[in-house]
Amino acid sequence: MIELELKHAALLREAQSRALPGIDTMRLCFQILALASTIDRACAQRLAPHGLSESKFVLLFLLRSEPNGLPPHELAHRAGVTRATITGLLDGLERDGLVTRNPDSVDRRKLIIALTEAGKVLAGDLFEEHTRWIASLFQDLDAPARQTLSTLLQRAWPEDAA
Amino acid sequence: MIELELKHAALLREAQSRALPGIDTMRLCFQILALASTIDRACAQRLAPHGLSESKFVLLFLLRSEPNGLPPHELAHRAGVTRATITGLLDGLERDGLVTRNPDSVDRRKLIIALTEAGKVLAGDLFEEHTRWIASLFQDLDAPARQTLSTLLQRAWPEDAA
DNA sequence: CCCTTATAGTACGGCGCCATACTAAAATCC
DNA sequence: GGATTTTAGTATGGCGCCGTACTATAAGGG
Repeated sequence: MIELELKHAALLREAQSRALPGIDTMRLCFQILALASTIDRACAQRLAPHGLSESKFVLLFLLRSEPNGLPPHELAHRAGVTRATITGLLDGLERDGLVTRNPDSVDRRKLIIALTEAGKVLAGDLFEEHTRWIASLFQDLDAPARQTLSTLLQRAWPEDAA
Repeated sequence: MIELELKHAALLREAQSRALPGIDTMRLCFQILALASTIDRACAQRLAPHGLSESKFVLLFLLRSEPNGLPPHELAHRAGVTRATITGLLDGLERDGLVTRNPDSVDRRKLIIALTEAGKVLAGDLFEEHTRWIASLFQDLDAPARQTLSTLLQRAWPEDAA
């Protein structure tokens, strides 16, 4: 059971006291935000004991299935962050001995990022564990309920809202 | 229509190729995360022209209905961040002339944060606009669909997942 | 072949967030 | 009433993220 965050509850109260329209869509929005940030927090908490953030875990995962490694800009694209952010994440992963930066033999602008042995082990262990955990979320919902929820989420976002 | 983030799509593909159980709950989880971060990004984008982050907006809003102001620790509690974070946000808001830090007349440890005139104007304008925007999200869903979605979200979170 | 443009990685500065640790002041407890 | 504990605000340092700007290299156009 997800509680709305205090700030959102306050916003909702104020809107309600002014009898503004769309109170229930606001509540819905805040419910989704609260659920997502609960998931994010739980995820971060699970990864912290391994010295990883969610982003670092994603990098390990992305590299896990690439024996030849990947250049930073490709990691940035696949992870959904900028190249500048990747630099910092790699600094940490390299410091912790999980990845190596190697020069590319043909394009001297590029680096090839690859997992170290320690990185491979950690990535392998965590993938299993993490996947099981994610799959365990929403286990209270049966298949039809999940299907309904998924469909509603698909329909939820208006095209022009961004 | 919300697309899964690349990183989540990759995770999903990998889980699928291994025929791991719970693929659809994973997809559901990633759908919610994608939707929430889309909302967060859109929100940030709407507030940026006013020189505000989402957190700063919340502070202005919280102070808007408190003519006597609030101390920082109370803002921290209501906004859902630590006192240390509030210090930084107030630094920015004070620099931009939106709030003032005043000493508390009875408890000399405390400060009283209050909106300036400019802060009141901005908070008033933005509250209307922002509320309308949030209420406009999910307008593609009719009332019964919103009700169903809300109920499913309520049921979604297992108690022991954190 | 040079000149321009695009790409790759990074440095730098800024924001938001936290944990930790510090100082001042209040509250509590003998 | 003096010592201890709690509370308030902040400083510091770290992480993750971004935009911007820089250097080196590659690719393309005349």
